Amino acid sequence: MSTGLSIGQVAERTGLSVHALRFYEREGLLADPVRRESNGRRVYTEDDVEWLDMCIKFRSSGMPLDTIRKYTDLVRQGPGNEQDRLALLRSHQDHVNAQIQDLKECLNVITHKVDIYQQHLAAGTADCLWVAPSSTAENTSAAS
Amino acid sequence: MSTGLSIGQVAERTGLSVHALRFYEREGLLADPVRRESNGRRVYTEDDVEWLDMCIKFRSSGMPLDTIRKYTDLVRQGPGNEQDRLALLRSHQDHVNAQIQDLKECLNVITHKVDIYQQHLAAGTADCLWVAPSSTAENTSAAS
DNA sequence: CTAGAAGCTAGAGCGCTGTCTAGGTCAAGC
DNA sequence: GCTTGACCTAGACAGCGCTCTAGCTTCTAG
Repeated sequence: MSTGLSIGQVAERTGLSVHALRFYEREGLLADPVRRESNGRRVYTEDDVEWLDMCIKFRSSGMPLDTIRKYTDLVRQGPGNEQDRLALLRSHQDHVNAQIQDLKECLNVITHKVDIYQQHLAAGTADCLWVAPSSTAENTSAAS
Repeated sequence: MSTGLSIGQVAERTGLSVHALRFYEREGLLADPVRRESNGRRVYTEDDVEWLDMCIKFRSSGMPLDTIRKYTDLVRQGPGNEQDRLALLRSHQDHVNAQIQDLKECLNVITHKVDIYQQHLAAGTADCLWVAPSSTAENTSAAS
């Protein structure tokens, strides 16, 4: 907790590259600018790592860096804007839910295609998947 | 079915821009190159639209254009490579499943934060969300 | 006949998110 | 002293997926 971490160590823990870490800092995603040793090297705390982990979750769920920066700014400003933070979080929550729905729909389509290929391959009738060379679409649906 | 569609009509139906449609064609994502009128204008079939809809599903579930092109190539080659197509589809299926899992995990984190903000806002104790100005991380977890 | 809408090609440009390079500092170990 | 490796900054470059522009043709309506 008290040791202080080098950029390399943080890279290892978070999975971000040292490049990305410096980039994120430049982009203002780190609630406060990282402390430095006398020689200018960055010293991260465990809190920084936690914050970065959260940023990674945000990113990997599709939040643009810009929005993460906005959130960071709110937090940096301190107490008083909790409504704004909540609004931002909820809007992202909606966004993620929508993404999941979307993906599930895509998954259905894909799974349907997979099933059809499997059936036809098992039955040895794979070539029936094609109507004619001139037809561009595979006829995945029975009643096309 | 027999009418033939202009690029504008296809854009409207698929939601892709005319730019994107031409781009997709250049990139080889259209099982066969679109037919042309005598004046050089593209004429799309309903099959093309179906195929594009599938591409859109692929894309929106994170399949890179490169992979869509590979799949398209396989289909274009005709019967005989169904195993390859199936492998590609299954690999993407896995990928989508993983994405969904990932998003759900992110959603948990976000939902947790939302809940905490809501609780504290309701209780009027929002300022307790901060330990000290020097601490960068919000203490979202009770036992930090 | 003319204007406007829609289409065409080739290719430049863009937004986003990093990644990498050049050129340099600093500390430890041989 | 010298090498090695981790770190520093500023800024160029890259990959992806479009999007837009320039400059032109062609069709349709008035």
